Amino acid sequence: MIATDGRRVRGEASRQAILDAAVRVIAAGGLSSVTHRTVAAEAGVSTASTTYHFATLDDLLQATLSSLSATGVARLAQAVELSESGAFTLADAATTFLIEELGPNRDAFIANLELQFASVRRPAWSTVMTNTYDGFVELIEHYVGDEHAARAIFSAAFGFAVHHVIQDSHPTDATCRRFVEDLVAHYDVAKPNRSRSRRTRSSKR
Amino acid sequence: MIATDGRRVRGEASRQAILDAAVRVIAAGGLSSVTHRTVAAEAGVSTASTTYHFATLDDLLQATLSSLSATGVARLAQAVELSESGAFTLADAATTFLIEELGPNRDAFIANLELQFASVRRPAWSTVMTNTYDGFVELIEHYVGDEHAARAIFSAAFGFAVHHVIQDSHPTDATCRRFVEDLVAHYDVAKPNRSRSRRTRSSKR
DNA sequence: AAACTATCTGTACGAATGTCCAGTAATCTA
DNA sequence: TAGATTACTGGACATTCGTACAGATAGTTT
Repeated sequence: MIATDGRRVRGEASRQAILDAAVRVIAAGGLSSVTHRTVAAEAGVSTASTTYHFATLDDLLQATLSSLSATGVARLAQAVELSESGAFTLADAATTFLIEELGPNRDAFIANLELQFASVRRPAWSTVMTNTYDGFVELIEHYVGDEHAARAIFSAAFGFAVHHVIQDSHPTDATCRRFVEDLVAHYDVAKPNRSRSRRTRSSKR
Repeated sequence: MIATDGRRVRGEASRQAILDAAVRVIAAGGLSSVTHRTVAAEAGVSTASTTYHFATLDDLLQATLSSLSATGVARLAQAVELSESGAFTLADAATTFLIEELGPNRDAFIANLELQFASVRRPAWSTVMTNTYDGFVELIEHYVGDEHAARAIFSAAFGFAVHHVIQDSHPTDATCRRFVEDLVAHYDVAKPNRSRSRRTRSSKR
């Protein structure tokens, strides 16, 4: 059994510890402060350990991006589940998400953004990006029923978060809620079909 | 006269050449590829020349951010002038701006975004950020007449642009226009007062 | 127990980096 | 013309970086 090999499970644990440490390093000092040595020190492992688990520094960063995206999708799935149980509007989901990203989860959000920007120049990373993005859009589409509107809502909310990060602004919960409600109210009214039909996702931009 | 000193004007010219080269370097390889040597090579000057004009690398980056912000504000002022002559709606201005930023000006826009992100960890740069941001919001406010709506519109349009950059997506002009028109139509309807009253800018978030 | 394998580490090396400094050349001032 | 000022340059130095590699350690298999 591979899964119960004591060496492998410990190896996987330290691998994850390195990734978590990378997030902390990015959040603290930016992408440029990520080196094998800084991450190893933060994770409490030897320098060579990082090169063992991740052959090159780019591999380490890509794995960090994947890890962050995975947790993001997990939180997304949780939100979906809550919505399925009813009594949970799009505004609720988006508001709580924004409050989290700009509050307790802000450090990880910033690290995520820096990695996403780095992916602009690394085509190999693009698959991770589009997957998580499609996940978010599909959730919103589940509420709104229109792909175009879903994309617009996501862009706007994303811009709200990015903008407040860049401006080092910490909006209140009420500010977040007001922004989301204004935004959603518009597209909610404009939605052509509220029922969840089998969507034919267009591949055009 | 200081202004007509031949040495100084040439010095200022090469200083600007270095800043322009820095933008090109960032656009080509990202912030991490900015070194005294790469910028000097791109600008066609000696390595020591960059350290002469900018004592430290951080100074060079900050000056680059200021330079990019200045040109952005200049284009903003131009748009305002066009609007004053009438027959130029907010949707027109925002659409052309987005098309430019995501098209011919995309490289500089990406460089600008990377620098803006870098400012998150550099408090000394924040003044540049808030100044340009306030400029944009004031322009939108000129059309919409409501500060809150202006902020929301800016956030949404900004998110649209950032998102397409991260996704390496090149939206068509029609896509940009449709997004802007949907966005503006909402807040345009909701505007409480179209006339340009003397605004009392609130300092709250 | 013995052979094997996966994880981990100390150490090292060439390359690249930020920054300094002693000069040189061009221009201005008096 | 003589001196002062400004822009610019080649070269150097200490530091940090990515990465490789031989060996040590510990868990698994036979």
